[in-house]
This record gives sequence, C-alpha cells and structure tokens, in this order.
Amino acid sequence: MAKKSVSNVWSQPGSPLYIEVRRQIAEAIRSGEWRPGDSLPSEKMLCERFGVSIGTLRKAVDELTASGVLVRQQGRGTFVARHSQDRYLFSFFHLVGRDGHKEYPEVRFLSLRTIEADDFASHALAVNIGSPLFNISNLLSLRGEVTSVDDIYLPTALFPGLTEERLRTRKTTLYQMYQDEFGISVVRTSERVRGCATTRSQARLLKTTPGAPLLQIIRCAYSFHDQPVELRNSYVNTQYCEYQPDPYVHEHN
Amino acid sequence: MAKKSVSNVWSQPGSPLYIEVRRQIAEAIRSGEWRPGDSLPSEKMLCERFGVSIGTLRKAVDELTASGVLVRQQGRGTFVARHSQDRYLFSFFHLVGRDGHKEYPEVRFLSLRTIEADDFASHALAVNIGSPLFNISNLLSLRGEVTSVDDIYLPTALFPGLTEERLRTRKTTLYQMYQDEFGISVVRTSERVRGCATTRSQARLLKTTPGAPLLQIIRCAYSFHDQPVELRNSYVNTQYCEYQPDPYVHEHN
DNA sequence: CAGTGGTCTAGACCACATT
DNA sequence: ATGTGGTCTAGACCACTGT
Repeated sequence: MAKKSVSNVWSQPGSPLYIEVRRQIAEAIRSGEWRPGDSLPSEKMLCERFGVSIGTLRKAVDELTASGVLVRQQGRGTFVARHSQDRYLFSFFHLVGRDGHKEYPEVRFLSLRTIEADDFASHALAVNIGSPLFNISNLLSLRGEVTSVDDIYLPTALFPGLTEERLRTRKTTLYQMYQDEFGISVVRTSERVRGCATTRSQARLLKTTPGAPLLQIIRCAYSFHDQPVELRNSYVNTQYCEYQPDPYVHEHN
Repeated sequence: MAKKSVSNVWSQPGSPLYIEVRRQIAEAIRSGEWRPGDSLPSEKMLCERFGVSIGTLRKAVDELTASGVLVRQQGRGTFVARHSQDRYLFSFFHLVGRDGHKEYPEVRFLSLRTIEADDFASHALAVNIGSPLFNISNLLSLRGEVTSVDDIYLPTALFPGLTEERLRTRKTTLYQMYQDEFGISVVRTSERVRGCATTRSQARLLKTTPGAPLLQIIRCAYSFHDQPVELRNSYVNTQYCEYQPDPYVHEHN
C-alpha cells in the first residue's frame, strides 16, 4: 500500500514532499489566492489538489499552523491567519499590569519636533551626526494610570510628510502607521533596560516624585536588511506595571 | 485496519493517546530510567512498550523533540537532550556590559538557608504556603564590578541533599547542576522587570548608595509540563551593565 | 550489512460545529 | 445529518549510520 504514487507536486529529489506542499500553500497565500481570514479548502480537497495523503498534508499544515500562518478550528475549517493589530501590538509592547495581564495602553500625543541627531542616535539609526530626526513624545497609560513617557526618534528621510495633525488623530499603532503610510515594516526590535532616577520634568508627567526609580527602555526597531528605522526611549514607572519580555523557550537541533 | 486496539497505556477518556505516551516518556526521564545523553530504545521497541503505532509514537517524540527534551539523529537513535554549559548560560543570562557585549559573570556564593514559602513564592512555585524552600544568595560581577545580588528559591522536595559545601565548590552553572545532579531540566523561563530603590543591605553588597535606582528581575524557571522549579529575584545595579532580553524577530514564511 | 530515524500511504473512527 | 479537523493504525520504502 505504501507505493509512492506519481504526484501533482513538483518534488525536488532529496526534499520531502510535505515541504513542497507547505511551500505551495504559502505561495498560494502570498499570491492572494487565499487572503487573511479566508478558509482553505477541506483537508480532503487539499489532498487531491496536491496529490498527497492526509498524513502528508497534515504535516505541512501542522508546520504552517505552528509558525502562525494558518489557524485551525476543529469542526469549522482551516483559515489564513489574520495578523490583527492586536497581535502586532503585543509583539513589540512589553509592559504588563502588576498582575501580569496584558492590556492596551492608552496613548496621549505630547509633541512632534525636528531635531539633529546626536552621537548616540546617529549611531543607533545609522545616519550622520546632525542629520534631521523627528522627535515624537507620547504619554502612555495602563488602566488609567500614567505609566511611561516615550521619546521616539525617526530619520526624517524615511517618513516624508509626517505631521503633528496626523499623529494627534491616528487610530492605529505607530508601527501600523509606519507600514500603512510609509511602507516601512518593522521586523525586528532589540531592547536594553536600565534603572534610572526620575527627573523633575518626568515627575510632572508621570505624577511621581523626582528621584524615584524608573526603568529606561532603549529600543531600536529594524526593517528588512537590518535597516534601523526607529529609536525609542521609554521611561517607565513600574509602580503600576512591569516590563515583561517574551519568555525564553529552550530549543534544540 | 483502523480498529483501535487495546493498549498498554492508561488512556484518559478525552485525552489523546500520544499525550499519554509523551507523558510516560517524560516520566521515565524524570525518574532516571533514561538520563541526559542516553539513547532511547528504537521507535519500534517503544511502539511495543506503549502499545501504539509508529505514527502515534512519533507524534509524542516529535513534541518532546520540539520542546528540547529529546534529540533525534537519523540513523543513530533518539537521545535524552544534554544541555551544554555555554549555550545554557547565555540562553538565560540577560545582563550585558554597557557597550552591549556579552560576558561571563563571576559568581560569589553568599549563603544557603531553608525558609518557608510565603504567599508570592508559593504561588510562583506551585507549592503550599509554608512549604520548605532552599534560599540561595549569590553575588554576581561583570568585569570585576559587582552588578547584582541574586536571591534564589527552590522547593526542597525537588533538590534533595543540596548542601552549602556543594554550592561553594561548584564549577558549573546552577542550571547545569540542577540537571546533572537532580535530573531537572529547565526548558522555559519567564521574567518580569521592575524599578526599585537600593536598600541599605543591598547598598553594602553592591557598593552603591541606599536609594539609588536598581532593576529587580523576577524570573521563574520551568521544567517539563510547565512545572516551576526555581524562583529568582535579581537586584541589578545598571551602572556597569544593562538588561537585554532576546531580540524580537517577526516571523514570516 | 543490519538498524536507526524520516517520510509516506490509504484508509478508519472520533469530537466538534453548522445546518 | 453532514462536513470539518483530530487522532490513530499497520504497514512500506528511503536515507543515514555504524560494523
């Protein structure tokens, strides 16, 4: 019964069938045949389409599910994952309540200025010293408690036409805006955390006292080819929240 | 051919067979029947032992491989994972120099005591309030500068025979010791970071001043099946180092 | 060569969701 | 009742390893 039948898929010699099936499914999604939120044909149909058995088809779908491309729902079907704003947000946002629960932060826009890159910013953003940068200031709250003040630096060259009006009225996350309006996809972030003491101006914004301990989170966001696109300095009052990076899970092989 | 046969494993109604097989393999490792580095019996032998088909057995082994408990080598066999010291260390150690370079910390053992679990520790470690815990204190240095004091809590039941002498003379990382001497493999950690002010006793150890800002890192380490095995409280002076979690990388396909 | 893991088949029954 | 994904079987051949 185990005679390998001639199949519809182009199977590279030395490459497992299920890898090729996985590739073709991913390709069909990329090409727009199945769009985010769509349901795929049933597993039986897919078996016929690719000329493989249910076990092989499931192995391909298993991996696409594990990597978040597909979502299965027993009894309903298999769907192309919808990368919602929520998911995007919580990929990069690492502040949680003291009880560990993740929540939406409320963002209040403070200011947009244009400044010149200092030594540190120019190095982090790979621009020349003195290059023009947008400097955005935001105030973030969790459950009505002010938790952090964010200072964001963007090379003006990458974000032409960014205006204060646009920032004040935005309804999406910043990263969503980078992608939708400037074609910049953030694919990697790197963060470093220090302890520091509240300054007088921070104390006013964060409703705390000068000298109280704060977290300083320095984040650099990168697009494709490790191009830095955003430098962000967050000063966090951990009285009402905590910094929680993604858990580490040991991997082998 | 698909008649479900009577099997050797105790299959809970409503729980898949492969889950039970996975549990029994993990249990055999925990009990010491197979130790890190050992090879398991062949898949065919395991099928007979558990009374399941090759597909089911492989699904169980697949998951244990994915979670790092087992390592497969084609043509040679399946082995209980052995965690190398270097890799292990930097997987869990997130302090780097202010210049961003990773380095080995120097660890100085301070004390080992036995205490009773308070509310927080008992909750984190999934033991009863008042249960006995080992409490280890260590002082960590980077490049000769004292950077943090670690307070470590372990359920005594999981670490029978742990002695001060053993901790003072150890040459490996703690996690390596958990594995080699107590059969406990750490496969996941979760961390939370807060800002706090230096206490007087911390100031003495960290050679800083009371009230100066510190990072408090609360880490819980888990073994198989999300069993918590260690709770750790690190108080870090970020004058000479920074906390740097693993970078986030957006996954595509 | 024999033994191992890696892949694959062609079914089957079960649990769940929708109609 | 029908259709979906979830689990499971009892084989088979292939690729790789060590003798």
